[in-house]
Amino acid sequence: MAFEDTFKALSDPVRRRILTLLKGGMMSAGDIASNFDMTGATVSYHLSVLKKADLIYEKKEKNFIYYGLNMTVVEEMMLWLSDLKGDSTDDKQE
Amino acid sequence: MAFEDTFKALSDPVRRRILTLLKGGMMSAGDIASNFDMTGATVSYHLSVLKKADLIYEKKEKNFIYYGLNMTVVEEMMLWLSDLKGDSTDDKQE
DNA sequence: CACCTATTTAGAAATCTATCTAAATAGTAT
DNA sequence: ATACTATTTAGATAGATTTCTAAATAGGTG
Repeated sequence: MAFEDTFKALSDPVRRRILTLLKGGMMSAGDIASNFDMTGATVSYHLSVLKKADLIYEKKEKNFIYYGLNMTVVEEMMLWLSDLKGDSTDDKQE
Repeated sequence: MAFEDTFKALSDPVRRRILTLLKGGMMSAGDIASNFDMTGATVSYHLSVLKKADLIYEKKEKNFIYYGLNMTVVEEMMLWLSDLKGDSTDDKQE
């Protein structure tokens, strides 16, 4: 939802790994969870954090929920870093 | 020190604001602290987190400690995000 | 309908984080 | 040496985060 949330979301290694997994295309919650050594409930929690940060979106189909990467927010993140570096391509933020 | 630490360091708004302040050039711990409504000890804690993440470096002079931005790590961060977007300019990480 | 599968929600415990106050360090200057 | 200034370290605490187990939802299927 906010800039703040995006940075928070990216601060956890599990969540970054989820994003990396999604680079390969949409995946169901279960498929994502099978990549980790933790309960589905925990992975579901991480997915909710990523969703709140708008880093992923979901699409329900049958009784599966598929998740996909949302690039828009990643670009905003890069703009912030770019601005920090001094590339005054775009304006300040936060 | 590690990639992990950098993301963690960036996840706090106070620390991001410190980095933004340092965009304008090096500043002493005291000058940085005067920009916040919190004790010097707390700001010192945040500086230590940024330092551990290699996002800033320090330089002692007289009995002041000056802090400056370290761009190298910011670039690594951008590479990670860039890679997530699919720009396979450089290799994977973590 | 009764059941099975996929996923989330709720509640609790353990760990981590941000903040404060008080004390320690260290360099300057008198 | 004593005192002053700048900053950090230590110890404590309130609040946030991650993880688990158990239960709730919700959509298919026999």
